Amino acid sequence: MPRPDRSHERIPQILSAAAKVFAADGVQGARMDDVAKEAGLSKAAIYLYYKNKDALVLALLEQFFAANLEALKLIPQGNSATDRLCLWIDLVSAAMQQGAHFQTVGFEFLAMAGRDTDARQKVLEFYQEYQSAIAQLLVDDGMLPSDAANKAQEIVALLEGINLLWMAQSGDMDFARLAKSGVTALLS
Amino acid sequence: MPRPDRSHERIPQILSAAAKVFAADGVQGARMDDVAKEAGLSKAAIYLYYKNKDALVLALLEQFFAANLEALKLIPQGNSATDRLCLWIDLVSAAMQQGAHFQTVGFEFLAMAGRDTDARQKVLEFYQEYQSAIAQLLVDDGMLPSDAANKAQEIVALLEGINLLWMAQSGDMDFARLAKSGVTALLS
Amino acid sequence: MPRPDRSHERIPQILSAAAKVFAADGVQGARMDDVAKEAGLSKAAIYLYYKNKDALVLALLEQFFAANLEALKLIPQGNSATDRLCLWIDLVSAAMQQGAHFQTVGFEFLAMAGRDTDARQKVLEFYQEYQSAIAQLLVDDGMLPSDAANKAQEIVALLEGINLLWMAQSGDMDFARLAKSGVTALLS
Amino acid sequence: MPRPDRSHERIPQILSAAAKVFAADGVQGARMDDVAKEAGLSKAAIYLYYKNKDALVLALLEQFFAANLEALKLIPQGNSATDRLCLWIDLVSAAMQQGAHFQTVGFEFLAMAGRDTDARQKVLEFYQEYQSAIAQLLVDDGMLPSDAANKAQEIVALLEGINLLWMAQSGDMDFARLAKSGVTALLS
DNA sequence: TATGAATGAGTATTCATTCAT
DNA sequence: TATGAATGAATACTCATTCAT
Repeated sequence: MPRPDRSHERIPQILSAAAKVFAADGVQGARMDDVAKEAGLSKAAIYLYYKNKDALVLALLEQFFAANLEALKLIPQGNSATDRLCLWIDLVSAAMQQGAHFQTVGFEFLAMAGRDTDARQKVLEFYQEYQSAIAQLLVDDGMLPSDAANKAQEIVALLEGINLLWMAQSGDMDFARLAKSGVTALLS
Repeated sequence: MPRPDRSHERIPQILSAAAKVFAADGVQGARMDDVAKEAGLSKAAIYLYYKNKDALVLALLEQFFAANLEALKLIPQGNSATDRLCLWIDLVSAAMQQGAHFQTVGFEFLAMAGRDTDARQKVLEFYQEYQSAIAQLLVDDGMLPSDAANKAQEIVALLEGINLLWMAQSGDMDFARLAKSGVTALLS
Repeated sequence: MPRPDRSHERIPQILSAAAKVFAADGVQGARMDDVAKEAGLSKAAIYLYYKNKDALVLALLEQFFAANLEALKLIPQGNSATDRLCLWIDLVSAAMQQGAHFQTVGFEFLAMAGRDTDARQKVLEFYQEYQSAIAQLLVDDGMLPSDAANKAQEIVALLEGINLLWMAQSGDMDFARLAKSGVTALLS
Repeated sequence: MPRPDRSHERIPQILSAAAKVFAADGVQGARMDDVAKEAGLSKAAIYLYYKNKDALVLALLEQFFAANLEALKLIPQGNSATDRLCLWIDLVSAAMQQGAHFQTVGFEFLAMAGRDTDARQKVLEFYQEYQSAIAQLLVDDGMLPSDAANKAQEIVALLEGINLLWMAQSGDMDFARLAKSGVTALLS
């Protein structure tokens, strides 16, 4: 009498709970107990799906960056690189209004990257893909590949920095406006 | 067991040890024991100077941002705003090569800001002063105050974002070159 | 490591261990570690049932006085008040021979009452019920209620004082004889 | 250049501070730091006069019972034993109104007696002298020595028990009236 | 698959005691 | 005689992890 496989339900349930708890208490400060409670499961149930806390953290970290890379695929078509980026910024900005705590947990992972080689590796890979995507977009618009690489790095830095300021201001800031203005300036 | 040190030397001794340990293990992961060991003191001695771990963390956080604000005062004189910023970037970049772990602990504080209101307040104040200083520099160069405020925010975001990428790449990146190129573009 | 016990058996198991350890080392001197060891549990298990040491102390204190109040219900029927009290003293005296350390922990609670308002409140309530029960017994025998209240207070004081002397002499004293002789004198 | 011997000033200063702190926090809960602060001395200074905390506790315990034995010498002359005891009770009662916390620390010592053989020995000696003094008073009044011993024990128990109730009621009780009434009844 | 109960290995914090001055 | 500074040895409390059911 096989029971239905609930994994595909449980995993997002757990990861979502973990994101919330990690954002609130920090990765190291979060208790498995609280993740379980948030997920509406027993603590032991978490261990059915993740070998230990580290594995859970890693899974969330991967999901976090995977989701961010997914967002890159949403860069829309358009006339100029500037246009396309500005349209994309609007999408990202809208997404940020929701799931603000998903942003917060991102800073947890950056802090982790500062002390954990594996985490740093993941973060690095993410930024490399991020920059490649932006660079490709610039090349599409006629920029020389070597110039595009540099410019892409500036753009990524700018957007990440604005994200940082946005968080510091508890989201009380017009992310999209500043980002579009900055990107436009960088590309002018 | 002689006591060669005077009490007023203990504070920097402890803060410096804390910075190192917090950078290595994270604020929450750091053990008071390790801070003490790094400082060459007994654990109880730490408690003579800081009521508890939170107080120590807060003290370091304040010192961290105070030091960064100090750095703003080093913005040199020069012809144009761009010139002055580029000269300053060189100073900051040189400082970053040293005390790299002092940068790492900064990300700890950003993560803290994500979950702790007091920490976020401190971070916010820091960025406000940071932006004001940059804006002043732009106004000195003839920019309209309202434009300067926006542009300063872009510049701060860019520099913080580059710092972030620099950390992700373990410092293996030409911070100064990218920062100067980006700032120049933003101001062109 | 099998778990033969059910949860509802843990509470008496822990309280009994606590009584022993508190009697031996004092409430403040007792280590949770030792309570756990005495109870045959891990320290963490104690915390599953009591939030902290204070809660455990309070629970034992309440159980202690509750048990003593139970004993009052055993006051037997008889001809005169003196008779009934003497019969009861024999019961109490017999009980004291057992569980001598349960007496010792009582003095811990009295000392606590000297410094802790909550504990003092509990002790006070206990003595009030104690006196009421004795007074009722005197009224049953025809004494005026106002006289009974005073006389009851004297009787309670006498019995508590004898208990004190009994403890000072390590139990090497005829509690019942002295108590009966004293009570008889007070009521003559 | 010999400095004046301050011992005879310091000792009562320290013991008095210790009594206060022990009464407030319990013997085991009291911190040497607090005793020092209360005495207006440095912690290390306490150690000039007492080898360690145990020695300080013992010294206070001895002083406590010595003072109580001193009080026995104040039993005044009078016609009957009852008269003399009643007069003495008034003295004791008056003294209790002052230095109430000195009573509280007494319960600390009783609790100590429950767990420490040395303390119990001291307490026992005290009660024996106490009973002897009362017995002598009864013999003076014509009672047979063997009867006097028993009756003295009852009286001591009664007075100690009333003291206990008095403490439980935070001193809000007419000690003298109850004590005199009880003693009179015991001797009638 | 799911969990209540249990615990080993920590971790922050405290405090009696010491000692150079 | 007196103390500020320091510490070793505790001790209450926590939490990731396990496991019998």
